[in-house]
Amino acid sequence: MARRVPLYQAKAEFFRMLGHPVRIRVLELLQDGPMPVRDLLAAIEVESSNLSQQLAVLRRSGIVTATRDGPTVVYALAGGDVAELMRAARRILTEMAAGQAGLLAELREAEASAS
Amino acid sequence: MARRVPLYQAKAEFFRMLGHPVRIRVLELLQDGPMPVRDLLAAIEVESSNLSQQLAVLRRSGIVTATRDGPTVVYALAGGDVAELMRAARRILTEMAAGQAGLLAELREAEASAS
DNA sequence: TCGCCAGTTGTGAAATTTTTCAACTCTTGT
DNA sequence: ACAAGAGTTGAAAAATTTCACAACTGGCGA
Repeated sequence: MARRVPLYQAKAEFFRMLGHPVRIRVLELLQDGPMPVRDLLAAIEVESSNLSQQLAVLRRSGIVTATRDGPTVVYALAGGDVAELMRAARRILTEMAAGQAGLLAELREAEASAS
Repeated sequence: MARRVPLYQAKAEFFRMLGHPVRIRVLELLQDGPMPVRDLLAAIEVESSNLSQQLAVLRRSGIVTATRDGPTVVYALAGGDVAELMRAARRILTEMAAGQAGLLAELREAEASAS
């Protein structure tokens, strides 16, 4: 039977699932509607197999679905609005950036290492 | 001047920062108002130094602030409305859990205490 | 000043995640 | 049936994160 996972842990896993640039971009692209892997690949610069790996993470978490249409695979958001989540995140992000030099420093630093 | 970090990367870092059970619990506790480390430690079962490390992650990201009051350190949400983000996450989580009976039950149960 | 209490920080090992490359599955056109 | 195109998967290396322990800082009362 299913083991009982504390809610705070489910939340943490959910956020961790979101915590990757490629996965974020996929989710944002899918907000405009379902999209074949080929188009995702064109929009996001990443190796095809790497994209597949990230798509697998999203699939496993259940936030997206994949359906095969002939030779191409089409991804779509599984359910509700990820959009609202993204908006909330952006609000907090801009708030933090506006109010605090700390984040700005952090962001600059992160940029330097990620080039 | 600093070149800007792509938004999707800032978002990914933000979500990654949220992706840890202890950090989630801290943020949820702080939604009821500022709280000294001592109380966080009492509420969350974790080694003191481990909690400190997670608090440091939150601090660095800028989502919480720490102020010293005599011998105790008090943490508070830096700004905004983390609550809304958590609500959005919970909505999606609930929706996704629709296919997984065990998790669904747990989410419904927790609904009452709104954590 | 000394000792203690509340937290934090450094360090290194353990665990997890990300990336890459090759091999593999499916489907379709010839 | 075969080859090619579209994606996925397995596996190992590389990078990151987490955790526990010890050492450390700052404030306060004796």
